[in-house]
Amino acid sequence: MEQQTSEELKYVSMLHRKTQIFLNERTKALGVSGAEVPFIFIACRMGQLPQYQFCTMLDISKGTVAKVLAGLEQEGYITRSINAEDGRSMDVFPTQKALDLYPKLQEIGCRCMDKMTEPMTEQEREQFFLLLKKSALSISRFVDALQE
Amino acid sequence: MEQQTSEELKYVSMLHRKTQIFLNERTKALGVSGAEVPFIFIACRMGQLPQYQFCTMLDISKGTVAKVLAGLEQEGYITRSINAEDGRSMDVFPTQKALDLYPKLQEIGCRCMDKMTEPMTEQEREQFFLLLKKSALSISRFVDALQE
DNA sequence: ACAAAATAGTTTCCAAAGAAACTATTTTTA
DNA sequence: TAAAAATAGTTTCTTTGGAAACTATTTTGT
Repeated sequence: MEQQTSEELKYVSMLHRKTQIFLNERTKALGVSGAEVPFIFIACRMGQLPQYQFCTMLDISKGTVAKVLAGLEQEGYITRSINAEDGRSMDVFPTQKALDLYPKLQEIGCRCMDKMTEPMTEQEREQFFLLLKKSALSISRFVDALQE
Repeated sequence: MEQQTSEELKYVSMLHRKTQIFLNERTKALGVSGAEVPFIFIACRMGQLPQYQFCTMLDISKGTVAKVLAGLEQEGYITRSINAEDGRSMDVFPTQKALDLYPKLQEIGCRCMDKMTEPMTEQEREQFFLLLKKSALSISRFVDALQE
């Protein structure tokens, strides 16, 4: 019975899908999608940053970043302007609408993590966050290295 | 600086996306997509099972299950037949083509998990799998309970 | 026994995200 | 300094997966 099953991959997918459903359900009423939330977080926390920074901070492709930010600009959560020193680069700024929403979205994010870690002890929770980050960075570095 | 950031959600998404890229790159050469892999695993392990069991075992919607299994049938990895006792239910069987592929896909799955857990000690690895499962089941139960 | 409810699958529509090809700027280098 | 390479963004196409509406079969409750 000790075959290698890699059953854990199922839980990686499950955790992600259910988390997205949780976030979507709660943020929909506020007018944003779950996918937009991390972008609003970064815009609000940074105040001003070039668009390509979203790619590195979230480890998301520039195509996806372009699409999400175009949507957020359309909906009035951010503004963008061409950088003065580099004509290729777009600077991104949060609007007041985004800044007003920010604490509510943070609250939703925390509630999501609470539900994820509900059956854990405080120590397990700390350990889980550590290992989650470790695993994500490890597989990410490996995959990114292949594509060069 | 001790604000609640729910930054861990970023790593949940990252782990999932990079894992999918890893699997897709390796299974593409074998003729299947990363999304099909868990379905082939279950079909091969079970030998015969009703279609709705894929929904419960993978915690994936019946619409998605119907589409993936239709694709796998098309590509010759499974066969399906209406259950003798219940005319609504479809029984799913793996083909020899799937059974031949199975060990290779298992190997790829294991390599993926190896990369994920590469910087971990053996003890951390065990702990990670435990907590990953715990978190996925916890958020899943909560989300599913809401939708009733 | 038959109408209502539940169950199994399918299909359509939509959101999230990567890949690749493209444009437009900068930076390097020969 | 002009051509080549690198960088920043956009657009198009594709894959993955859920939601909801739909069909077709049981199962239940009266």
